[in-house]
Amino acid sequence: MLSRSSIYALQAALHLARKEEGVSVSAARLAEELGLPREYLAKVLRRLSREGVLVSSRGVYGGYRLAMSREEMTVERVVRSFEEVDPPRICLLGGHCHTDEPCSAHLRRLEWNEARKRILAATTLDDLLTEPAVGRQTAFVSTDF
Amino acid sequence: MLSRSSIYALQAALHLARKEEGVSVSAARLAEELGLPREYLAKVLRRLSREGVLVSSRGVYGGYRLAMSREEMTVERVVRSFEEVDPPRICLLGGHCHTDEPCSAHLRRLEWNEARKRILAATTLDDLLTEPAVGRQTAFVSTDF
DNA sequence: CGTAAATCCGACATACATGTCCGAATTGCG
DNA sequence: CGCAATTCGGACATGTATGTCGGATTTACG
Repeated sequence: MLSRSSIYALQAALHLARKEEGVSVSAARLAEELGLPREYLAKVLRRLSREGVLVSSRGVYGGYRLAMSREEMTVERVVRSFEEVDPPRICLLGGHCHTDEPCSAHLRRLEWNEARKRILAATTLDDLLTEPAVGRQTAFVSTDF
Repeated sequence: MLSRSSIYALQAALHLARKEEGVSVSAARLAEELGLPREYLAKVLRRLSREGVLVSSRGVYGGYRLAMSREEMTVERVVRSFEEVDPPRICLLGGHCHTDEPCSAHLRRLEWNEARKRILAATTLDDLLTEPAVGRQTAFVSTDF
């Protein structure tokens, strides 16, 4: 599961991706149109701006826009700062496990994390917006979010 | 990611699965041998007992044992009570989405959750204990935990 | 210049997961 | 019976994610 911050970030980014490029939308309007908690979303947007995912403009008619095209913007980029980069490698079998030759339960965690990261990095906002909604052949059957 | 409670539950269950069937181990000893927080693990074990995953015996020489064989005990059973059963179906595209015909971003969530649940339900403690650690062919590449 | 609309930042509040502690009940054994 | 080891349950503490609030700063426009 993704954190709520990540979900909000994705919803906002997708919303912005559907506007014409270069158009800015204020935090208040984004929150309104998406039905999200106004102040919290604002905080999330500020973070995305600091991280270079969005570009902010202050003052009247200010707001946020994507820092790059929706074809270039991956889900991983949007979500990166809200998710644990590499989760602690806990051995489920109780610590009898070297890092260079991990046990099976340990391995599964690593594989999962790699697969997850790969998929998040390979999916763009454009993919999400243009893929047919129902009954399509699935290249990414076991993805997240 | 699984919650810490789930990780602890799995570690304890795997530890018990490696003992002979019918042998009980106290919470204190489990915590000691696994290097986990004693009191918190005790609370997790109590929950597992209430849920029918473990069988508890009180008094001196009491403790916990698996409620079924390690071939029958799935990861999903162990983890069930600590994880969200069916996470809220949020549409990433902003709510313009019926439940009977969800949008693509929505669909991916459902697919992911189904795949995750299937895999957790299909893996037993015995699988984790008997699978070769390294260089095996992976039927479950994108699994969790 | 003054005002309105917006981002920015930090402080605070709340919810939930995690972790600790203590007293009560149960059980085996001398 | 009395003691020790254990589960059980609830109360409490802490940490982190989530959510709210208020004030400072920036900016467009009349």
